[in-house]
Amino acid sequence: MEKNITHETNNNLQTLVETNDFIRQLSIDCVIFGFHNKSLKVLMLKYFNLDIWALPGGFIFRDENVDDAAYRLLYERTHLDEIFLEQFYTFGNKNRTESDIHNRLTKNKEIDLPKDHWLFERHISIGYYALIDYTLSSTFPDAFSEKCEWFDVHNLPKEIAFDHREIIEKGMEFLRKNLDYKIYGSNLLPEKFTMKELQNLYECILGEPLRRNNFQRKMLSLDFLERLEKKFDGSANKAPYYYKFKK
Amino acid sequence: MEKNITHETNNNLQTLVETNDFIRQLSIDCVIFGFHNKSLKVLMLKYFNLDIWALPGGFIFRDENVDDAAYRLLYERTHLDEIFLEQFYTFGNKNRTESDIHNRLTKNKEIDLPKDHWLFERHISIGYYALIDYTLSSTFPDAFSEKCEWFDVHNLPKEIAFDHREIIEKGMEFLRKNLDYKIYGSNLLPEKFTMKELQNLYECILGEPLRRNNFQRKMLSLDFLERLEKKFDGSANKAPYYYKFKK
DNA sequence: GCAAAAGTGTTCTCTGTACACCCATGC
DNA sequence: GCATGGGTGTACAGAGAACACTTTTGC
Repeated sequence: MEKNITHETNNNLQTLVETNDFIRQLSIDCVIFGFHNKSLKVLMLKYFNLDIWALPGGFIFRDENVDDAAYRLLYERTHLDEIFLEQFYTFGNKNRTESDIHNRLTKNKEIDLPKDHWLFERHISIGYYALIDYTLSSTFPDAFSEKCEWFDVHNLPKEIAFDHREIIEKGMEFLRKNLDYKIYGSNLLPEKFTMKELQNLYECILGEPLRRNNFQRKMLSLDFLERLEKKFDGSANKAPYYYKFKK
Repeated sequence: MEKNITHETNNNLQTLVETNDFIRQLSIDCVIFGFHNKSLKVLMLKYFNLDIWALPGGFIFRDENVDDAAYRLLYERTHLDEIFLEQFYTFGNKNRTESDIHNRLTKNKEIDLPKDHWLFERHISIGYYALIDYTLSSTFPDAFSEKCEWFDVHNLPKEIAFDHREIIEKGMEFLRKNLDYKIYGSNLLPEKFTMKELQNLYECILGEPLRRNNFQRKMLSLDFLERLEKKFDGSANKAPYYYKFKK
């Protein structure tokens, strides 16, 4: 998805919470998937001075397309653009953000906000998911957090903010549908990859083993792979071909 | 979907626009599908004194679950509950509600609102779709509209408010996916129906003819139909069975 | 040559499709 | 009986699953 980045989030929390440019009670949360070492990973942020992890997300400027906002937030966390990014669901339970996390956080940062500050209001969140190349990514914390980390989707941190665990779950569910089309458009794998690596990716997402030979035939029949040179890595077996996605 | 109706929209426009109980800049639009005479229909509302039609929709109370709000809005337009209702997409282009419709409308109702009234703000809208039994439905206009009417999805009114045409389109697209599961949970058909009627419904939604005999086999194999007595309507041919959905 | 892993062939099953045939109904 | 439309049988094609076999690689 190619979008226009028309805005920029202020990375200083004090300044951020003082702005009045955001749509109230509405936010975006991004499930950013990466793939590494046979495991599917999700990028999460650790809140400043708290042992709580959250999805990268943020707010929408009053004069900004929602898709553009999602794209901007992804860019701010990864500095990547031209990335596969799709909206999948909007989370609107009234108590989903009932929590003192933001309160504790701002206190940790020694920022004093009135009880009725917009940050503490109930928020409805639009969920997006992105598929990016783990090996290319640097990651950048936002104004609320002290660091970013990748987590295996089957080994998420113990304490997760708000309903973000549910959002990840629903994002996974969504990802599994129409997987071929999404993998094809995605950036989960490096430019060149072997059939084995592609199979590992599928197995991770689907959560079940696939048969090597049938998988190969299936992928080739989808007609989106281009066969490249062989990969010689010194191992004592037949060298696999590299593949890349057709343009 | 069984939900709690915890709130009520005021049906008087003057009172409605004076309330401050809604989440700002956020709305819900419902694509309510019905089925009648071999055609798939969508419920639309005609704005008061304007030749503009819109989807039934409304706003979310600050202390109301979004799903409950959608359910409430459906109930207010149809007085039906226990209805198949699902969120499908959130529409967030910044200019989607740039229009003087609300302005003209309130003028028609002789309601004077300041230019910065919340009604005129940009709105992001969460799309839901419902599948209801046309034959059971009465319909009730809301505070903005003077009447409700069903439109064939292939013959929508000429002038449609905002991006509601696009919302209907996307709702249709969504409906076509996983159709079996949705039809099963739906209320599009009356309690008892013939295989022919079910086939007509499928053909309408998919937009293509299906083979009578293969369709019958497919439906029976899905194992969600219960065969009832035969339908004798006086026509000179073999009487079809009635079916109903299994519990 | 040998083990390991990649690539290809073959068979079987199941689903979906196209065609045919039989059955009930009211006149 | 006969036209009409509903219900079922069957044969064929394609996709997917399970199996076997061949090929390539470094030691």
